[in-house]
Amino acid sequence: MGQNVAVPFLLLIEDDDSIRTALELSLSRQGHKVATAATGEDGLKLLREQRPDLIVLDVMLPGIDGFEVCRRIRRTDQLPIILLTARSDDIDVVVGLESGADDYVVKPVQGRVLDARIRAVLRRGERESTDSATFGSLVIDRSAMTVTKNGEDLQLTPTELRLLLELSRRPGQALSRQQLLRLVWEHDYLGDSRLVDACVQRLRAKVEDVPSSPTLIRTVRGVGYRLDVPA
Amino acid sequence: MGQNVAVPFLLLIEDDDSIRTALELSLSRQGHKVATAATGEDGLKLLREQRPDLIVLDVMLPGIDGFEVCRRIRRTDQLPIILLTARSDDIDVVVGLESGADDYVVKPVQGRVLDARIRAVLRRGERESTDSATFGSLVIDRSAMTVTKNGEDLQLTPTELRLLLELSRRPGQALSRQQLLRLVWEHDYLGDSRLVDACVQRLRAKVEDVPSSPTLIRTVRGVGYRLDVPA
DNA sequence: CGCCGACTGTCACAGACCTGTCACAGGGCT
DNA sequence: AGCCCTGTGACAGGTCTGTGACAGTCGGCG
Repeated sequence: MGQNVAVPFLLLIEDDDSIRTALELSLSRQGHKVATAATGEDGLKLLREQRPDLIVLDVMLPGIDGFEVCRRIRRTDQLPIILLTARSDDIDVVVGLESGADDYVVKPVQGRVLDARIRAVLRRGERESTDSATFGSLVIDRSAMTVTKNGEDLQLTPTELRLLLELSRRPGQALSRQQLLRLVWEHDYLGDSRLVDACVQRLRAKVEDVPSSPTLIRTVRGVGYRLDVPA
Repeated sequence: MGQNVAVPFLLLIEDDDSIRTALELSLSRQGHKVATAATGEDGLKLLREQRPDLIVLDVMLPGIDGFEVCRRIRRTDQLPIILLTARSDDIDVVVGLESGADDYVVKPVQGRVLDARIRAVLRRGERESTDSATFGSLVIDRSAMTVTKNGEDLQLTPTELRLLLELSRRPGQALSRQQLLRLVWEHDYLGDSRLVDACVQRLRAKVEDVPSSPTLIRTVRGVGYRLDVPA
């Protein structure tokens, strides 16, 4: 998947000609290499041929829509995806992140803002690829799939580990129960259940110094949970 | 932040030849790339073709005036706009900001001053793109779903947070109780209730330095409330 | 093949916290 | 002054989360 070079190589999938051209121009000027596609099908083909570093993906596409494209990419690929979504519907935001996107940007968007988001996502990717992340006394080794606290190995169950990994992919970002269900369990839940809470609970018991007053996995009332980076 | 971002690309729309040439020269020397247009029509055309990062726009233009250009741009685009206005007329200022401009500068202006304003606006844009907004000592992080005052975490309840988020999405704009009810509570009330007031009051208690004389969440008599950006 | 242990999802429940409502007081506007 | 609007405190009902128990499932191992 793309090289680790200075110039990011992007794939832009957007059906509206004027927006696509405009963004392509703007992003090129910001120093990116850009390939474009007007449909989801073309986009997926280009993806396989060109191996971009990142995909910018419109949600409203003729044929297979952005969410579906997103899911298909995620079945085989790990590369970062930024969704473009129309203003009004905040619901899309949630669905977007649930479908596996790394970030979303609301249209209309100025090239500079999009550029900033792209760089943020790529930076995050680089941090992750260093294979280990540290949160206070907690160290997550992604390649060894181990978690240590104060140097001691923690015995996490598979689900607990997946949950912690997903949280740690987005440090400091609040994730709703819905999002976590999609990311960790791949369910399409509608009703709520205590499932996420229970698992968070078990994870806290192993991860936190004082499970009853957690400092790493914080509760975000009315939303869900968030993994904090201690100052 | 990412200082390796490309050179800002500006579009200057100004009918007076001498001023236009002077500013173009000065801005180029400050390290910007500049395109120029002498009329609103030309400016809009250039905008579509070249996708600048920011527009500097004279208010007094032959044909369609600056305000109108501003509004037209805003219908399709989010990019930052700085207005150039001849008089220090406060009315112009208000109209200008209402028409969607991000800043205004009074002529005659020195290139150095304009440059500073341009950089400030661009910085603001990048900061917003990181999903955090600042109002005085208050910082709202939309992705972490946290609010801090003077660096300290505030414990907002879900409803208070939603209310603050909606207000902060429209800084400086008065929102009626009806609007807030729809945005935050999602019901369609007809009769009035003290519901919004009560929540605003609780929010003020946590957010304001002196809750009894609020400086951030201002009351708009007979209408509703407004979140102000301190000067 | 069957036993066993570990892991996982579900449930019920208690308690903390939040929320909408009301009544009333005080202040601004005409 | 009088009216209308907003600020404020109390309160009861409701919502959300934490927690422990329990049963089903799965895989390993004898």
